[in-house]
Amino acid sequence: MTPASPQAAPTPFQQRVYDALLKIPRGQVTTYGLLARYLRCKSAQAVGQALRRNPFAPRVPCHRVIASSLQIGGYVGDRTGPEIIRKQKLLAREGVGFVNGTLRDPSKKLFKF
DNA sequence: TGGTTGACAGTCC
DNA sequence: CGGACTGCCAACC
Repeated sequence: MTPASPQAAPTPFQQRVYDALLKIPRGQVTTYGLLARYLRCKSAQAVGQALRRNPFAPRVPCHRVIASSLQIGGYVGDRTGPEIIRKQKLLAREGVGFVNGTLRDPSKKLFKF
């Protein structure tokens, strides 16, 4: 294990991502593309990159961010692991239903900026 | 349907 | 300090 990373450097870009994330109301989710678009970012991957480090985790509701395909995508680096299940449960608990790892009512659960 | 390319930010060497 | 690779993706063919 590399104990070199107790607190990543909170870059202004990441702060912006987290700020937008906190703007998401409970019971709704957003996608990387939408978030990137809102941030004027051409690459949604950059957004995911910020969440991947998530220096504010688990305080940052990164579980409210899903892929543009309305799929859960990944979580903590696990695309199909127990973490993903936990993510779906969390969202389901907030009112976001997931079927087979896919958003149930994207028209209602998908939050747009 | 699946595979490939593109683009941005961060971290590593 | 500079360069190169990677990464919870998106869009196109």
